Amino acid sequence: MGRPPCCDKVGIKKGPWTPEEDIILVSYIQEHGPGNWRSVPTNTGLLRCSKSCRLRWTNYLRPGIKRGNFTPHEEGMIIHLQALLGNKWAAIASYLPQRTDNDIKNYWNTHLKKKIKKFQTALDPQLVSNSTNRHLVSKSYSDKRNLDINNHVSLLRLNQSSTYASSTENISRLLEGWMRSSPKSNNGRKDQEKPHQSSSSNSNTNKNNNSNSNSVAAAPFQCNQAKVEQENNCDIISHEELESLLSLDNLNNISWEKSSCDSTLQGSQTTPTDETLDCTSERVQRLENQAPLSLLEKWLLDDSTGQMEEMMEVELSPIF
DNA sequence: AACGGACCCAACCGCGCTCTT
DNA sequence: AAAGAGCGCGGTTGGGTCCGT
Repeated sequence: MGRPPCCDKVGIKKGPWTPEEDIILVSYIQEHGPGNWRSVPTNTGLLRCSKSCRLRWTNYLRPGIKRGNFTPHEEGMIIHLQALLGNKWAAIASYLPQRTDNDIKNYWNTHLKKKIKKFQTALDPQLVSNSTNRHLVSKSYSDKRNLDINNHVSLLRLNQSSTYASSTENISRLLEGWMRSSPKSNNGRKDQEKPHQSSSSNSNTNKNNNSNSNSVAAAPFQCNQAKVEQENNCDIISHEELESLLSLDNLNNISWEKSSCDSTLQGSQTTPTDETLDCTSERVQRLENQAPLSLLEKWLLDDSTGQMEEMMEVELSPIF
């Protein structure tokens, strides 16, 4: 309401975060917990606006987030959820607890959008010229499904809350990683950040901290400290129930994978990231057995042009 | 080796919602 | 009830990296 953007203030630094700044921010959050972002720059001496601190934390520093290397399963989920929910990245991210909305958004814009377009082109050039078709179809599908889905969203989110808890242990490891790594600025570039990535994604023993560690649908995941501490054991609803909730007729195309749900529900004592990466082909196979994949998903999973001719002969899935 | 375009993603921007005063 | 503050979300951009020529 007429107030200047906080980042316009004189002396506020912009641009890539340095490792030193990251350490300051993480140390502060480790001590005080995420939230009250307004006071973070003041209390830490960081020359960053509160918003920038929050984004840095939620999109990069927050423990338990997985970055890069989207699995075919995740791709499929994003595609389905995007068709269902539109560009509600925060909502979509709430179904992929290890992913941030920003990450998903970027992945959609840089990879999936292109893939889908390519797919549409391959299927029917005329369809592409009338690009609204897909949206109309998607929307009707979306409208039809939304009612059912919304009824279950709150339950699901309760289950996923554990993954959102931050971890002091993770933060410590993160700090260790930085301390060990060269002080040479990595400026967050992708090639250099891989060590960080693995250190954060591999350490999923979430046990502390409140709630809005993630801007992504923070509210649904909010839970208090006591609750978080119980989460390693919490099974608000069983996996079977969870899966049955998700197998609403056509929605079962969103092949919620038990193992990934498990890692979420169990407070992630395993390293789902590695598992995810290692077992991709096996998972794809399982997914195909588990639930019928949409044509597009199949194409994305196979990602081999050799399959195209074969698929061109198959009828369109209900979604597209 | 040098150049330039394409690609990718972290970070920024602006809007809108909610909560507080 | 109105105004201000704080925060979250979605869209966009800037700049580093990759890759082909």
